Amino acid sequence: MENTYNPAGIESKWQQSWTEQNLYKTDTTSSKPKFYALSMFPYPSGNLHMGHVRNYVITDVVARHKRMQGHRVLHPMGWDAFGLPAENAAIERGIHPATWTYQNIAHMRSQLQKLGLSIDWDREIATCSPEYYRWTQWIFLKFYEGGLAYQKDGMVNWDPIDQTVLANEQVDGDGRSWRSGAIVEKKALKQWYFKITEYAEQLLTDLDQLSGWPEKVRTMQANWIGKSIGANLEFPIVGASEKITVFTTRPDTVYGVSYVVLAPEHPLTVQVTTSDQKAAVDAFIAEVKRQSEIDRTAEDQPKRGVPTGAMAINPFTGAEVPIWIADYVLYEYGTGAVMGVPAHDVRDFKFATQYQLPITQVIAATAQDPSNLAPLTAAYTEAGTIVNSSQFDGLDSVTAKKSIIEYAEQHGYGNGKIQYRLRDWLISRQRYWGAPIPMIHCPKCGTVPVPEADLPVRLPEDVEFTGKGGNPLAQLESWVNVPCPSCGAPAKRETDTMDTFVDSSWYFLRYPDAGNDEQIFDPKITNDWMPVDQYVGGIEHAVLHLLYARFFTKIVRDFGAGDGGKTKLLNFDEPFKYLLTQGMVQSTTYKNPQTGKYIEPATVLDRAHPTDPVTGSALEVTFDKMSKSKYNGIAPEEVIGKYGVDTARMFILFKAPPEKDLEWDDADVEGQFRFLNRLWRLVMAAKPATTSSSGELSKSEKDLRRFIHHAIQAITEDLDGDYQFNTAVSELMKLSNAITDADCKDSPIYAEGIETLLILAAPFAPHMTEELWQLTGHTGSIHEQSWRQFDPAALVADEITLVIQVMGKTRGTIQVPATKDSATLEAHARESAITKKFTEGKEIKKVIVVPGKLVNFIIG
RNA sequence: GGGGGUGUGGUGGAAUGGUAGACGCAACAGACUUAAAAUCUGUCGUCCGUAAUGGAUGUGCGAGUUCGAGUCUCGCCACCCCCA
Repeated sequence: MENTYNPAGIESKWQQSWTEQNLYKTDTTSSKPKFYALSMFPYPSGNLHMGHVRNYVITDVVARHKRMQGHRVLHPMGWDAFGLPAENAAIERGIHPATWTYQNIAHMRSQLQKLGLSIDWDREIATCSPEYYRWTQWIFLKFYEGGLAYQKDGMVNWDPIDQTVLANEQVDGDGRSWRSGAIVEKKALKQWYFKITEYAEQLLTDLDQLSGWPEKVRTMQANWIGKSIGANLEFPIVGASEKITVFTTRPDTVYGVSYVVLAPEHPLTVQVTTSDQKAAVDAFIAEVKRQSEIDRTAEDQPKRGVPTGAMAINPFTGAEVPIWIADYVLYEYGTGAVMGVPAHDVRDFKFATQYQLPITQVIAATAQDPSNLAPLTAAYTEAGTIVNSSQFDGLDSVTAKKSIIEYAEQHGYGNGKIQYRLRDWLISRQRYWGAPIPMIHCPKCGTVPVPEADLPVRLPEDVEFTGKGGNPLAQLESWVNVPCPSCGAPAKRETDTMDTFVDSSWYFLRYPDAGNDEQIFDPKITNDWMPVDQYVGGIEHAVLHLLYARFFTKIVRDFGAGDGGKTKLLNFDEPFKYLLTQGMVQSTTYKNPQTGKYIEPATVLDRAHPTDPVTGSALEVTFDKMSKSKYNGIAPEEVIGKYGVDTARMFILFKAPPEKDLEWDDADVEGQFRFLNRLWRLVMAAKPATTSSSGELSKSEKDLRRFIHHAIQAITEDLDGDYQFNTAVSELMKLSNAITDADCKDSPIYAEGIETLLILAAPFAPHMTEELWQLTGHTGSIHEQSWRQFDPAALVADEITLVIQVMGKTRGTIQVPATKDSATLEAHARESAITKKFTEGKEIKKVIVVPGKLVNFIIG
């Protein structure tokens, strides 16, 4: 008999036993309701970190709870295994990316297995295996067939460190690469794109279906898609046949246009520039090229521009206005040209003030004579009444917007237009370790898709990684040169590989039927399990992965299943029903504010007054995301080695609500370990009941039973609703405390308490509860037990605590027999000494009774 | 500038409009021990009184709604995130 809690022995024993029993193999035969629990799969960097642990433990608790509640649960794991670090390892250490990746996978898998996760490992996938990327390529071909994959020349984001292009979503707010952190450059290149813009409207409107997603993530996606409703208006150029098309969301301000601006890159720029402005325009274009997009459009930056010397005509007024070029207009957005309305746009106002361009107000806060308007000191961007606008004067600006678009359409000045901020997704990468794009370039036939039967296009293995001279695939003649599948003439393979975000955009569709080598998946099986009932991952994917995955789901839904489109592959619109974005794991970070250097915690002697061990100056203490460069990482192995994984799981779940950042604190981990030890002793000290359960329960038994059933109710609600694991763990503690203090240790109710406590704790601390389950004489795994139901009758107390308030102020409490009858409660309250003390000599004007809770006396 | 979020003890955090601070951590006091650890018991927002089962005050600030506001409404302030 074990007398002390020894996590190490228990944990490895049960992990092995569960594997042997196939306890977590997915139930594919029963008719139970399904539940698909999914964590965002990891990149196999080589080491598990605390962020992973938090992510997978959350999903595991959900999966375990659902299983006990009688669901068949799909809880798989896999590897987002293509990507640059593998290739960098090859360059730096001469190890092949595949070898490096599979070694990391093996190591991380063994680390994951120590977390006691209820994962079905039979469904493990790795995106870098040909069995998987064959289907990534298959999807690409379907995209191509459907006109959703195409090549185009354009100005693209170039990461100078990773030596590859990036999609817009992969460049952060500071203009840096999401991966390397390098400042992204602009380059003109021919690249492959997916036409995500075709689905912009669906991606936007279907956000409404996602009531199980955090509001924040939905807002971020809506902002990213960036729908704006406005118009394209055409401004003829004086002395030329071309017109400048501007996109505007404010057609109601068209009578206030005082200039038109072209993006410096706009093809018309060169054409319209007059000879005496040519030098200035050329110089300006060269300068703008050196600026990042962020610098160009940030509102606090000065707006700069030069006139082209040409004039355009405002079709509404017939007035001639100058054509400028300016840095704040981007060729990639809208039509690459805007109309300048300084009176009603903040940036235009600044620009016009700077270059002394006229400012004409055409919207006023209230209807008034335009001659009375005071000169504007800032742009007026609100809605209002139209002035100075010919026949539209007097309209409110919202109505005017519609009227002006109608007028433009009738007179051929332009048309209403919906514009999205979302750009097409650039998916080609000039790197080796990714899924090859299955296309062949033939001098005669052009770009030809690889026939489906020839998939996968395997990555060649005999490749040299020098880190110089671009994509190593392009240099491998034996691989590049192939006969054209269409005409047989010598042709060349596409050497770009796909963005790794392509691989991860559909993996969740593969798990339900992971071993299928005939089809991407059997639609019957995938449609049965999908959508994912609970998806858990980091907020950093709010736009990136989650937007791409939604896009893929819609496209795959719209593919036929190979029978000419009769059968749809998917029968749902959205892949992830509920989304939980877990917070970061942070830990204490020491920084010397003078030198800006991070200090290793091990070298900080006095944690209360930390000082730099070298300079002796006081250190700045913060909580930051764990990272190597900040020396603040906590290795999961260390914690597990010291306390066991059950303690780590409980701590992570208890310390903070799942969506908030979690501050790692060793003392709190200790506290959690102490709780598990208390729990162990409590269960081990329990003896079989010696009294019988027949007859009336004693007060102590009733109280304990109420506590037990309250805990069942509270924990079930915490796990079924908004995932409040922290309060669920605290309920476990309360129940444990209540049992410890209970005065009926030989009663069957006490035994019920111990058993319920173990069942309720099982999803959280699976190893310890399993061990105790066996030690207390049960057979079968605790994880196959049914989740407990609470008995509403047990929650009813004989006596309740009634709060006495006078004038809304709490004055005390009394114990009264439980009743819902207001008159009885009021009578009890009136009799109490508390009430008498505070109402003495005053008239009670009104009494408010909240049955079961309180009585409030209003006195005069 | 627009949108979203957050603000509660020394600290992490709890509170269907109904006793604010559950449950932990830290701290302090005590028991046990030769001693320490572990364990157990107690105290723990602030101020006043300290005989209390006492009083006042208290959830960023200011108003409002309500019998009653951490919670709802309005206006500020600070910080964070996203978009410009």
